[in-house]
Amino acid sequence: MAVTLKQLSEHTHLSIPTISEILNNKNRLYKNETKRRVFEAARQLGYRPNGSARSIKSGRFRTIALLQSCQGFRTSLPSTLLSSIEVELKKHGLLLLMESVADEELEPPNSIPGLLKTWSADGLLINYISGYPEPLREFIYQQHFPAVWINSKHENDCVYPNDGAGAIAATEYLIDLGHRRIAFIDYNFGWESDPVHYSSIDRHAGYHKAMTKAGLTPMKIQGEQQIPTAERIEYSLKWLSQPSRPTAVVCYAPETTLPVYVAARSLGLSIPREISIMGFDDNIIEAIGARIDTVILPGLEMGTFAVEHLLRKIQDPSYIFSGQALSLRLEKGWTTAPPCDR
Amino acid sequence: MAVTLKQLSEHTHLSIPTISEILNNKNRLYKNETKRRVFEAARQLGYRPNGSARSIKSGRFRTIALLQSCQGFRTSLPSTLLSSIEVELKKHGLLLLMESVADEELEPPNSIPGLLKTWSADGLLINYISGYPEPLREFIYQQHFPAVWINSKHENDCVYPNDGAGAIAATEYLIDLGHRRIAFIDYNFGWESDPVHYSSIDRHAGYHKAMTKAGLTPMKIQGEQQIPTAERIEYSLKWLSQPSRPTAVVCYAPETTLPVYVAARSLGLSIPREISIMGFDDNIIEAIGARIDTVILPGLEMGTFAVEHLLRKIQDPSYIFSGQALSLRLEKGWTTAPPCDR
DNA sequence: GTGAAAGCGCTAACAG
DNA sequence: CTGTTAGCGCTTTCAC
Repeated sequence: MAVTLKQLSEHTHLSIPTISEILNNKNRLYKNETKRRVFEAARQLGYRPNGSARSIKSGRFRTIALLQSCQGFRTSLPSTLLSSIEVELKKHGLLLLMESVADEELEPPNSIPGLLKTWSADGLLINYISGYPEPLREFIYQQHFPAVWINSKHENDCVYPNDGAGAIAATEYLIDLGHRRIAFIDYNFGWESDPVHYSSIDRHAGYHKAMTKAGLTPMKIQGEQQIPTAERIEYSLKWLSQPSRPTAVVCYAPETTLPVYVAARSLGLSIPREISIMGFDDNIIEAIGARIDTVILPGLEMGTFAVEHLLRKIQDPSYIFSGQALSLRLEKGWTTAPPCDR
Repeated sequence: MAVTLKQLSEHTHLSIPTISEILNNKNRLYKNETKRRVFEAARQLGYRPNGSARSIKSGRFRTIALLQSCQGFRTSLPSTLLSSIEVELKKHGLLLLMESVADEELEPPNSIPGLLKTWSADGLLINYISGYPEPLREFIYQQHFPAVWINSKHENDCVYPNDGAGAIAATEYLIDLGHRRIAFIDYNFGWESDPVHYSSIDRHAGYHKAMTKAGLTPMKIQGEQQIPTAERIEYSLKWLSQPSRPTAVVCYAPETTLPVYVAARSLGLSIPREISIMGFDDNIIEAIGARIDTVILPGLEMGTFAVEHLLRKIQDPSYIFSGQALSLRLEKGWTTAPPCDR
C-alpha cells in the first residue's frame, strides 16, 4: 500500500541506497539525469519516507509527548501554551504526541501512562496544574527519561507562573492609582475535593504583601466553602452594596472576575469610576464585551521555555535546571482608574 | 541508553525471540522459571519496547494525527472534542499526534503539513472550522490517505454540528414558552476578512425557519460590520431599552450572549421574567455566574464519530461515508421562562 | 557515479 | 521448551 524505497528502486532500476541518498540530498556525485529520474519517480508514486524506519536507525523518535490529566481541575491547556509548544517543536522538526490520563492510570501497579509503556517519544512535557502524580515522577527518575514539568512547582526541571509577583504588581498598580480599600476576591477558595492550588495561595499572598508594605489593610472576600457558580452574582451583590465596599478589587480567576463585573453593573455602579476591577487569566478577558484589566499568565513563555530546556535534557540527559518562575504581564483594559472619592 | 531486547538477552542468557514472546504473552510453552527470569530482568532494567521497531514490522504506526490551523478563526478545539478523540483512541491503543499549520504551509508548492511529509500516522483528523485547505484535500485523495474532516461540510467523510436543527429547536422552545417577539442576535456577523461561517448562516436560517413556520416575524439584530467587542454592551443597551424590545433572544455565540446578558442586567431587566436569553456554545455558559440556557455543540459526539469512522477507513481504505450532521442538545439554565406580559 | 552489505529493534516462521 | 533465520524500511559504510 505505502510506497517504499524498494518500489522506487524497481520503478527506476536504481539501487535503494542510491535513491535514499539522492532524496536526502546527500550531495554525492550522481548524474543529473539520475537525480531527475529519482525525484520524478518519487513525485509520481507519492513517496513519503517511513518515519518509524528512520527512527529505528537514528535512535530518535523526532517526537515529544505532552502528558495531561483527564480531570478538569488538574488540566489547563490555554491556546498560548499549546501553540508555543508546537511552534518551538516545529523549529526543530519535532512532532507532538498528546495523552490525557485518569488519576487511576498512574497508580501502582501500572503507574505508567500508555504513552510511556512503549518507547515512542524523545522527551516528555508534564502539564499538571494540581496534584501531580508521584509514581510517575519516580518512574521518570529511574528511567532517566528527559522530562519537564509545566505549571507545577518542583525543585528542578519545571516552569510555572510567578503568581505571587503578578499579584504584587496588580495590587501595587491599584495602590499607585490612589486606591486604599482594595479587596482580594476568590470564590473558588475552599474546594474540599482537592488541596487549594498554589496559585490561589500565591496570588493572595502577593496581594497581602503589597497591601501590608503600603501600610494598607488587606481585605479578603471568599466563602467558607467554594461558592457555587450559581450564587456568585448574588454573593457579589451583597458586599458591593455596602457603603464600605472596596474601591478596587483583585479577582483570583475569571470565574470570580466575571460575576463581580456583572454584579457591579447590575447595581448601576460605574466601572471604573466607582469600582476598579482586575483579574487573572490566560488572555485579557473580553468575551463579555468589555476589556477587563488582566494579569496574564505566561502561557507562551512557559511553552517556549519548557521545550527549549527539554531539548537540552534530551541532548544531555544529565542536564538539570532549577525550577523557573516566569513573570505575568499586566494588560490594561478599561476597568481600572483612580478612585472617584480620591 | 535505552534498554533493548538485546540487553535483556545478554542479561538473561536467553535468545531474543524467547524474550520477545514471553513479554508479549504469546503463550508458548516456556518454563515458569524462564518466564520469571525474563519478567524480572525486564522490570529490573526498565525495559520498554521500541515503538518504531514495532511499527516497522506491523506496518501500522498506532498513531492518529490531528491537524488544525494556527489561525484562531479556523480553529476550535473544545475540551469535549479533544477528550472524546483521546478516549476513543485509547480504547484502541492508539496515540494522538497533533499539528497546527499556518495557511501558507498548505499552499503549493509544499501543500503538505510536516506531519505528512514523513509517513508517521495511520490516519488523519482534520479540524477546520472555516476555510479548509483545498490542496491538502487533493493530496489526501491522491494518496488514498484515510482522513476524516471535523467541523466542515463536504460530501463525504466529514462530521459537523447540525446548527440549523439546533437553532430550530431553540427557537421553537421559546415559541412554545409563549414568546412572540424573538430576535436572533449575531455581533460577529459581517467579518470582512473571512467568508461568513456556515454556522452563522445555518443558525440564523434555522431560527428564521422556525419563526416563519409559527407565523411570527423574524427579527435579526446585527451590525453592518462585525461589532467590535468593545461596543457590544453599548450596542445591546440601545435595542434593549426600546419598548418594542424582544421578549426573548437567540444569540449566535458566547461573544454575543455575554454582552447581551450584561446589558440586560445593567438595565435592571429581570432575567428571565422580562427577557429570555439563549445562546450557543461548547458547554453551558456559566463562568459568568449564571447558567445561561445553551444549545450545546456535539463536541463529544463528533470526536467519537470521527475516530470510529476513521478507524474503519484505515481498515478498509475504500470505505467512504456520507457527511454526517450531528444534533445539538438544548441544556436548560435559568435564563428562559414564559414572557411576563403573556 | 553506483551498488552491495550490514544493521537499527523487533516479531513471525520454522527447526530442533 | 528454546534458538536460528529472515525480514520490515531505511541509512551508512565501503567496495567497485
